[in-house]
Amino acid sequence: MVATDAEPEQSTRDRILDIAMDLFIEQGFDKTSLREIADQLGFSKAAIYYHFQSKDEILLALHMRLHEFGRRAMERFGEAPATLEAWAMLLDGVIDEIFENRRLILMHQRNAAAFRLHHADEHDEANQDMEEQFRRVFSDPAVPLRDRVRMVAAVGTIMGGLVLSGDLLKDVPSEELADLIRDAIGDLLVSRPATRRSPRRRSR
Amino acid sequence: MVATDAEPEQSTRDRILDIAMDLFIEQGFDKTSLREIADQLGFSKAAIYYHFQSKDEILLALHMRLHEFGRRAMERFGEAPATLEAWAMLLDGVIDEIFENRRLILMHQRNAAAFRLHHADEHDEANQDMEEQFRRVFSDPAVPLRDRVRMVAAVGTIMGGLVLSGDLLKDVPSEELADLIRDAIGDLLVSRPATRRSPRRRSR
DNA sequence: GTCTATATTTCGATAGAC
DNA sequence: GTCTATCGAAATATAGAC
Repeated sequence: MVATDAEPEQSTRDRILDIAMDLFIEQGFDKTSLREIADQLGFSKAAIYYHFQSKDEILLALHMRLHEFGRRAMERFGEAPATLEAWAMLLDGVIDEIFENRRLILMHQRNAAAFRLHHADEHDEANQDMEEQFRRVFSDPAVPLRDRVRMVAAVGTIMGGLVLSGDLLKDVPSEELADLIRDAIGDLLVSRPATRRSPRRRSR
Repeated sequence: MVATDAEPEQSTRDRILDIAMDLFIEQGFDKTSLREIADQLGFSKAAIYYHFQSKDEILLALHMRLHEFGRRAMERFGEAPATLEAWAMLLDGVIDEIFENRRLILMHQRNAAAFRLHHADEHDEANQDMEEQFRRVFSDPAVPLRDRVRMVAAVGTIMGGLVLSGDLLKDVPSEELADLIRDAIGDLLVSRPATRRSPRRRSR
């Protein structure tokens, strides 16, 4: 986010993707027409078709960006771990990169429906990306249910923080926010000391 | 969720809304045509227009369902509280109802972009619903940033749990899941005892 | 690589019969 | 309340010139 705007040469293809990402975040994929994208680029709608075969291919390219990000972030860990300690370590390691790619992830989350339809076509080798690995651990019966809930809670905490930083806390520096989130995740994943709080009430 | 299927008489209007909700969850609002909705109902597209003036009105009616749910859930608390303790109590009180309205909330979250466009037209009295109250607390500078992050984390924990229960853990009873989530939220919002963990590493 | 048409399709919405 | 038939708008995509 320290974007020096002296990017040496940004390809037209990348400019299209950047603008599309912004519009997809704000309006959603379906409500964003190619005309809008073209207008912001300063040229006509038909020109986009020189760089992409279809509107869907733009979405796919953005998905590849996330996939690539996930691949980089996960390559240090062979598999998504099944213990709370290792999970804490994993998230702690990737949270900075997650914040750096905030808008990409936000876009992906806000257009989950649109992406879902495309996943049907390409679940061939997509099972080595981050999301799929997470899914596998979350649904693994060998992992205690309590632990899985904690892992999901930690991910939900990060996602909540991302949304917060995007919509309401645009002025708060990412590092400060990331540290607070790290702290919260610690409370979720690191077992409490012997001291027990009052036993939880059973609902109903 | 103990739905005895002896619903006395479900109005056609409600049947439309139920089917629309399902389709909006799976495909998204924009990718769901009125024809699809009509097909599942067993009659033609034009018939829908007897019950709703437009497709948008269907979305609006679903939004009203959520709004009504939020109103019921929040009426015990005047305002969304700004302290962690009160926040914990609030969430603890509404989490069961949240799980009972799981699909409605999921639908709302997955089509946030579509709903956003309609909020522009009707933010007249919409500031007394749950979402708006939450937003206000999250962006209130008077509340310590750490606390706001914790509150968001707690909400993110619930949302994560909802997605989990919908996609991966359809067999796990809601009550069990809700209790585990309650527990996790407790760890997020209730201050730890004097024991301190190792000081957090400062990233970068 | 980008342009100006234009083709094609999909879908929301309406008209009017039953 | 539901039907068939059709309109009109919008948006994706293509053709072909420059």
